[in-house]
Amino acid sequence: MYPPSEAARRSGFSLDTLRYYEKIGLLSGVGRTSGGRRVFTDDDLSWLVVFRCLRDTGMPIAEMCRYAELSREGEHTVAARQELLEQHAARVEEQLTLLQRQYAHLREKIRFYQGITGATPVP
Amino acid sequence: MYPPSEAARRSGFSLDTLRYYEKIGLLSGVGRTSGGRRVFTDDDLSWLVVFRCLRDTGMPIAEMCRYAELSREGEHTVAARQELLEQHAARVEEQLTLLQRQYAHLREKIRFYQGITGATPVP
DNA sequence: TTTCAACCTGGAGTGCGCTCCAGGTCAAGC
DNA sequence: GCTTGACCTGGAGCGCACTCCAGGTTGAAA
Repeated sequence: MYPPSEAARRSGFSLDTLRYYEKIGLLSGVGRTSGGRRVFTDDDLSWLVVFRCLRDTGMPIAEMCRYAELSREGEHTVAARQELLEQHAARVEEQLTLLQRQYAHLREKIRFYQGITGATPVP
Repeated sequence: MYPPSEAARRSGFSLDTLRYYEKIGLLSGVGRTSGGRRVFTDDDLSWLVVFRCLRDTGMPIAEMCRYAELSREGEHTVAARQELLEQHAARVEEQLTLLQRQYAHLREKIRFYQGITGATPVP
């Protein structure tokens, strides 16, 4: 049972983002106090961990919504969820490969500058 | 000497993006035919390769502009350029680490689903 | 000579993912 | 009881990086 500030701190999402995620239906069933304030459970927090993983790997929000919705529909969507994650993972793999390649280019370019700047103080 | 379509094909940027890059001053000094059409040189193309590397690694356009501007200023900005690239490379490294970690999480989650779905057809 | 696809310009529009705001409510500590 | 900071809502606004459009021009092939 955590207040919004604590959920934000633990998940790394801002308060506004948490409210936004609830508004668009990504996060649903968040409890409230009698006064109308949000109360986050450990369950909510583990959803946030999942969202963080998906977001960090570049999944669009619309697809996260679809994943969350499938989960809410129950056990019979397990295969669909797995499929969705596998397709995403494949995209992430490509992204990772590209990033590594371009990182190598970048490092190469930096080495080139070092050859100019660094003076290579005579062998 | 390449027409816009060819520059787009080779660089992977759209025609609109090439025009946009020129408009904001990222790409400068692109030649023209007497009729006003763009003519891209090998030099322009190698700039585009650099921009693709920087963009693919998440550098904001404003910073690419700064880099391009430094280059145009001449040899005395070499150290600044190197610095800029090094700082960027450091960020990319972090990004790469995060992406790898989250990718591992994702794969773990998929394995979890496989444990449910896949039935593990008895050892 | 005509055609027509590729190109030009300035400027408006788009999609994403938040982020900010005004104006109000709640509740813990003094 | 009062203060004060955390929280609430609906809705507007923002920053980025393009992308699209209208209306016009160019130039190579048939």
